[in-house]
Amino acid sequence: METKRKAILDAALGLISRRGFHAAPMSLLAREAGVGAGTIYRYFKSKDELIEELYKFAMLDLSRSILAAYSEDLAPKERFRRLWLKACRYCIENPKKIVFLEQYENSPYFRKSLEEEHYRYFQPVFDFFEHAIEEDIVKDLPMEMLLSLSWEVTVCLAKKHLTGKLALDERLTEAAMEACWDAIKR
Amino acid sequence: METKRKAILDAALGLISRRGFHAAPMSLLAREAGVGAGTIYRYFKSKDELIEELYKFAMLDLSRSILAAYSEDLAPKERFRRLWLKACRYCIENPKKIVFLEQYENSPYFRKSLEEEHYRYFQPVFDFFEHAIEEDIVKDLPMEMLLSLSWEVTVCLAKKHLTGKLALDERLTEAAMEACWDAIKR
Amino acid sequence: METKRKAILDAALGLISRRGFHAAPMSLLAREAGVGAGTIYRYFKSKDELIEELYKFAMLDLSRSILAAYSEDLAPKERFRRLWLKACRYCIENPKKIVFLEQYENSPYFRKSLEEEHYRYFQPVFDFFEHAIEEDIVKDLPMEMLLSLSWEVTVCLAKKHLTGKLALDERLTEAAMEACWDAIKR
Amino acid sequence: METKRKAILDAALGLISRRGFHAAPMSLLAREAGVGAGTIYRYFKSKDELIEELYKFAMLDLSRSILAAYSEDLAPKERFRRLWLKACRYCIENPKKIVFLEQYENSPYFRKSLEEEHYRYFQPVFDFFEHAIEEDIVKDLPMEMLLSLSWEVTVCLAKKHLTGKLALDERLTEAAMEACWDAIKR
DNA sequence: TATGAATGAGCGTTCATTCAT
DNA sequence: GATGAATGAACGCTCATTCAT
Repeated sequence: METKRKAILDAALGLISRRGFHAAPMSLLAREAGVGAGTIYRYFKSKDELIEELYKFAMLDLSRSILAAYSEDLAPKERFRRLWLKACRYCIENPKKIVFLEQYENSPYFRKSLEEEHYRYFQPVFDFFEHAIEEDIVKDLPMEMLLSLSWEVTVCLAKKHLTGKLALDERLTEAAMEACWDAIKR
Repeated sequence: METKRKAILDAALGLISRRGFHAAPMSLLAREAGVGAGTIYRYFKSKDELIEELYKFAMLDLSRSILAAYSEDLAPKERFRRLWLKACRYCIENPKKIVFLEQYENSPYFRKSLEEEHYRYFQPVFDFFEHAIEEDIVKDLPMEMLLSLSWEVTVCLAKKHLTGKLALDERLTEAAMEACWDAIKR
Repeated sequence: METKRKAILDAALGLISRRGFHAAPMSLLAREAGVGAGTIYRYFKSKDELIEELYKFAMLDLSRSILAAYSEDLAPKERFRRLWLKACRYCIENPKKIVFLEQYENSPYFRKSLEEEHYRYFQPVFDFFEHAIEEDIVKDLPMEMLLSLSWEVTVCLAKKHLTGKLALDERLTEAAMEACWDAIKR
Repeated sequence: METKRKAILDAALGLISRRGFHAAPMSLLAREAGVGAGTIYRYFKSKDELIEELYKFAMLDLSRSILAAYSEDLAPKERFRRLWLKACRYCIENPKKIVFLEQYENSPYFRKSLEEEHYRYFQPVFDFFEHAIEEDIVKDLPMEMLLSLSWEVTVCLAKKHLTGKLALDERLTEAAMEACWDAIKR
């Protein structure tokens, strides 16, 4: 049954985001997941693989949430607005996943190849930027730079919201989105 | 002698940025620093404290470099420009420190209180934003948001430059700075 | 059904002789035998008992092969010759069993009492030595010593043949038998 | 200091010969050696390496003891006699080493290459057999076969003596040596 | 003051065995 | 009867920290 695999991933997500990789031993993970220590190894070859699977799972969930109900029929600005707001809301509503992803990407577990592999999930976002550049709506800057100016700002803001450094109400969220748009728009 | 303390901090910076916290045992650190394992404990109470000291050291170095030769006499845009470019150059020229800082801030070693304590190093930057808001030159947004829209973008871009995802030449750096200015300017 | 029991014993023999006790986990044994892990425990109380049964099985098979077609009607020397050559051929044709037996007898699984119990399978061999001593054909030495001088030499030679340290062709095999006979004959 | 390394090797020899590889965990070994668990790893990279070192140590000790005071000036038969008796005495006086060697050579730890490497310790024995063959004193049989007919018989007999299956007094030991000589002599 | 050998708690992982299906 | 998922004790090994020198 896959419920156990799910329970392990869930417990790992909670544990790692709460205490960090350092303080997330397999024995504790087993206890929190409600399984025996050995059981984890029926579903994952090693701790490394478990964490990699968690990364894949989180990335897939993130991309799906952001792109759900995404439509190419709207005006460019509105498309950007909706993507940005969804991303922002996702970060705020899924703090454990975001904390995990940030930890992971700055840890020795991180394999660049894996990141690239998961880029394709976000293809519609890349397409948006490319078309918008062609139509002279967005500045002609490298894709990675546009992403930093919009997506990574979202993550930073959401993290600050979650730690209480910033109170992202609706008005402020909208203002942040506008600022990002100002950054990239022609 | 303080040369030993410095040697330990330097070795720790190199080791951790290269291999991550996980793979930076005290014994190896001692060898790379050219001291005995026990000697480290004459200068630092524990590994945690050593890392905390390294954080303080890196933060101080970062703030000093960015604010060196900073003058309040220039026009606001030009002040922003110089701060931004200095920050960007610092990141690129001090990859070990930046990698360490990012790792640290996403690790269980991180204590929020410590971050706040070091904020004061950057007081002139805060002052700049505050005055620019008052003078209607910069959007009236929370300080933390303005920081995300400018400083954190710098770090992201520099990291991408260092991993080869983005080639930050002079023209592109200037363009990135302009985009950040567009994001925050009124 | 006894076919399952046989399948388990066969798989155990192959696995242990190939990889040693250390690297012969029950889970792998179950897979190689084509049965479920729990099934093994219907036929054997524990791993120890399984290995003990394997020992009994190998010893019985060994004695039967050596004593097949053994006749007391031949001259003493010829009786010795045939026993010795059969033993030698058995070792070479059943390397897995011999490797297992040697491993077993030098392992913590080995119980001396079990060995003694199986000695009776070889009663005709003991009888041969006893009569030959009485008839002044063979030296009056303890039975165990005569066994070492003949049987254990066979095993050593066969093992060396199997590992390539010695090429036992027909001529050499005969010469070895003669040497053993020289050792024990009066 | 090398006293700790020696203590570990001694404890390992005792433990393994008494209980077998299976039942010789590093934790128990540490306790018996009177050191901390981690200390073992200052002297040996792994359990495997420790066991390999023990093998080297035992082989060296064995060869030295057998060849001590060995002289090429005596008559061939007498040289054989002295080597054989020394070997036999060594086995009986060093049961732990012999039990360990036998276990090791029938275990997955055993590396053939290592055995060959240690063959050179016994060069004088090989030389003896070679010259004796040339001088028509010993049968012209492969070296490995002559070794089986003499050395391995010694080990078997000594093991039987130690387990009580055989009481090797002086007269019987001499008789066994004579039997081995009969086996190989022309 | 400086050392590094020694420590042992705690880690990731394996595997003989059990038991619900 | 047969299964194989689940278990958890026990393993080999690491490493932050101590302390005799």
